[in-house]
Amino acid sequence: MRHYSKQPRFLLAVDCIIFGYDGQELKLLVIQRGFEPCKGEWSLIGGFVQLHETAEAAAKRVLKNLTGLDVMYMEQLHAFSDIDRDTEERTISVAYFALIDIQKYKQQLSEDYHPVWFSINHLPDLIFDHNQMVELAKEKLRYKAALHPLLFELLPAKFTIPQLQNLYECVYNTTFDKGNFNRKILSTHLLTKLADKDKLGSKKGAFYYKVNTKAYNDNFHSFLNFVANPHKIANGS
Amino acid sequence: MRHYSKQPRFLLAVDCIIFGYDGQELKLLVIQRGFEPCKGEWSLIGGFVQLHETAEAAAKRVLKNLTGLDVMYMEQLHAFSDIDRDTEERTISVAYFALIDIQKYKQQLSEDYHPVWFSINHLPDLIFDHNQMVELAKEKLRYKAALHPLLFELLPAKFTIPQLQNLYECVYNTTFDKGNFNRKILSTHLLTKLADKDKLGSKKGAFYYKVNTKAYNDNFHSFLNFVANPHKIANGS
DNA sequence: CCAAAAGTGTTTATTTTACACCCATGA
DNA sequence: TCATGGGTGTAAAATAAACACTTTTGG
Repeated sequence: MRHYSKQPRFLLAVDCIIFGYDGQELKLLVIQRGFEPCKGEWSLIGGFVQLHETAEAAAKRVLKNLTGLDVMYMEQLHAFSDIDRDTEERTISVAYFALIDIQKYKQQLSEDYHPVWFSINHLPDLIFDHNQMVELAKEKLRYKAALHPLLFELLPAKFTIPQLQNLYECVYNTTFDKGNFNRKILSTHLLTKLADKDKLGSKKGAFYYKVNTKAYNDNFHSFLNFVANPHKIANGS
Repeated sequence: MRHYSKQPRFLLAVDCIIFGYDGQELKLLVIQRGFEPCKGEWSLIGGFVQLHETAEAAAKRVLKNLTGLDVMYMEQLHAFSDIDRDTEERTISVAYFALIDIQKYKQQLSEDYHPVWFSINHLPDLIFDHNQMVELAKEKLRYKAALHPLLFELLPAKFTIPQLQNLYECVYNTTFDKGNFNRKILSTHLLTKLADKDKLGSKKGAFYYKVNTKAYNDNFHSFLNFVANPHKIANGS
């Protein structure tokens, strides 16, 4: 068994796969990389882990710098350690995926990074293994959102059921019956109906709802099965 | 934006959460640590990542050294990066969880490590954050096995449905109706019935089955929903 | 009034659950 | 022959899916 002192040391980075939803499409936030190698190319938001912080703290720091926002949904995706994944020096990257309310974010635009939202269906080529990270994140988003009430995180505090349905339809690239969707969502008792309506989407108007935070926290980890067979749908098989 | 050269470097380790099943109980493989710090204390199998290998390759190398086996189910669990998780020096650990056929393994015992199988319900205290890793791995095992035909990996090549049921009952700490369990498993068409019976478990004897490898590989990623509500069962809530 | 989207009702199909019952056999 | 676990049958309950229909309102 080898000693600590004889072991190699590695650069440790974090990269963030940041999803947003503009009411029409699922989007991904990317930047033009500001330093060599690959300066100017499209890249996920990332940064190096410092001595005094965990990888998670580093990811939060990076996100905070970018968006000015603290609260958001974030979870670890995967650690990537391919030998040549970074062309400059061997670097291990822990990828995190985050869901943010695109509206809230808009006012807090960071001047340092010049981030851009791309439609998930028309992404530019990204540096290193970032394409692979995004693919894995998309898969995980579909997987988890089929089982847990995750996608609320992408919407503003007030939203309508048809808006939520449209979001689910974007994520799974399919359509749902509105009647059944309605009942399924409301049967979770995770939403509280508000008094006012959104009149932009239709003449009749659709009632706003907000997340019932207590029920949401209590029930997040129970399986909800929003979507019949997300993998089949996602893979088109 | 900081330069590569000014970034800190970290030790990178892997740790393996190895599950087995002896026909009675779910088990975890641990060793007595062979070097300082915490020499002699109970620990997961682990090792340092080398310059020429990915984290996954390091985990496979460690498992191969220990068990002599190549083929087994392994997947990345989580990267652990708490600042004080290793008492000697800051170390990031990528944890992997593995499922192995305890029978196959028995013949290949490594002399170097003196590994011991502990019942998952009577684990000793482990070093560092290894207890936390095991908890997360148990959670993930329950989560995945509820949706994917994962637990076959813990059984020998030939097994009976009642044996499989007992394994599921161990993992979820509950009981299932044998009739319904039978139908549910067979409805997946993932198993091929063999001609011979196991007569040890009962007088009548139960037919052996083997995994239909093609169907297994084709269907692993489709959702199967073996267990009604695994989280509720697992949490007892 | 009417088109268009929100939302409700209702019927049918499918899946899950509970449990009764038959089967094979070693002691 | 009978106790024991393996395996099948079946009816009831719960869930999901399909789709008709009613509501509201801006143009």
